[in-house]
Amino acid sequence: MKLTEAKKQFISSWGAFGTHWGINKTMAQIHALLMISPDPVTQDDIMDELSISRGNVNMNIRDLINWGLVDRVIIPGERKEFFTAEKDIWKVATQIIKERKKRELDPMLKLLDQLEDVDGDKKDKNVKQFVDTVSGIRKFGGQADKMLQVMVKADENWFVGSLLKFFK
Amino acid sequence: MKLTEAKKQFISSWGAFGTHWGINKTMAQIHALLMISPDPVTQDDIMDELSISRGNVNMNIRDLINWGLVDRVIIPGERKEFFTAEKDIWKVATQIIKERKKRELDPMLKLLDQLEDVDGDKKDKNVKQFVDTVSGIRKFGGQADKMLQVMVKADENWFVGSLLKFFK
DNA sequence: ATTAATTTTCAAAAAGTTTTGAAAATTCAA
DNA sequence: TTGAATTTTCAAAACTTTTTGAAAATTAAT
Repeated sequence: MKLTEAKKQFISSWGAFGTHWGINKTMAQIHALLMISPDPVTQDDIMDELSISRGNVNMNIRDLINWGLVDRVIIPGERKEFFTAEKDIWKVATQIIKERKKRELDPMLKLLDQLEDVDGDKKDKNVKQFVDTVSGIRKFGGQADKMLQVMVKADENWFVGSLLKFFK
Repeated sequence: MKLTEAKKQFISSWGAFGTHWGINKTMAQIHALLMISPDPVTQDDIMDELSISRGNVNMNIRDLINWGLVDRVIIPGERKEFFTAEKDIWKVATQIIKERKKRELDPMLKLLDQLEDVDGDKKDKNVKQFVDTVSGIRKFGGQADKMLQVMVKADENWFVGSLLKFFK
């Protein structure tokens, strides 16, 4: 397969993959394009490659920067701004995990904490099931939270690597 | 907080949480309702509790069954069908992981495999960056894949439990 | 077999999300 | 400063997804 075709396929499926996980398709596509671009690119480059509007590029680049996945790059002598993405996939993954944990997991765990001390008689089976379910999720979430913290802190892949050898 | 209010909050935030992960809000809400319901419920119960249409309940229940998260229950002497959800959160999580792996991760890894043997000179920096990025993602995905398989196979939580004690 | 209860389907409507593009704001070179 | 290049904003349009609800299909009791 030719590079042009392979790039197209990669960008398109990274976009589709993203949408399955609640990520805007264009945002994922821009991310894909930047990850396979050896050098920093401009907003116009992205507009051309993906055939999308300037506003769309601008907003999604902003989001990618907020997610910590893309950086603005100043190239001396160039008028335009350039953009580049982290290419080490381990770093990309830990960054995404860190952000999603902060944005979604942490607030959910906080809420579950509050919901757990609902009023009412624990002998009422409705109250009992509610408390059991909520506390089960909270405990599980707390464990996941700790595990993710460990993964995110580990600079290298040795942890998962050794784990997998052990269990292969 | 009263149970009625706590239930409302739980259902509503489980729905919102779901949408952030590409899950239909109503599907997540029905799942939430079933997880906190001590006894099996009917489609009409769900319509009333969530104020949604019969069609909506029916389609989303079907999806939940396909995801392996909800079961149809026949109650002797009852005309209507009843539904119930798995309440052990560890089982719920492994089931979700299993399905998402099958639906999303596996096909993506298959595609990356193909894309990796793109034509062209590896000394061309565009080809090189493409191959490096794709193979990096493929390797990482393969590792994640193996790790998830291990988690899903473990019937009990001893694995993660002991891991966390080790790292606490 | 008939019929009433229940479930399923799916086209159309509603709701939600994303994208566009032109105007406003900003930046930088002369 | 001035003005051309570039970036940002955001209301409206396009697109996508979800929901409704009534008709069709199915089920089970008589």
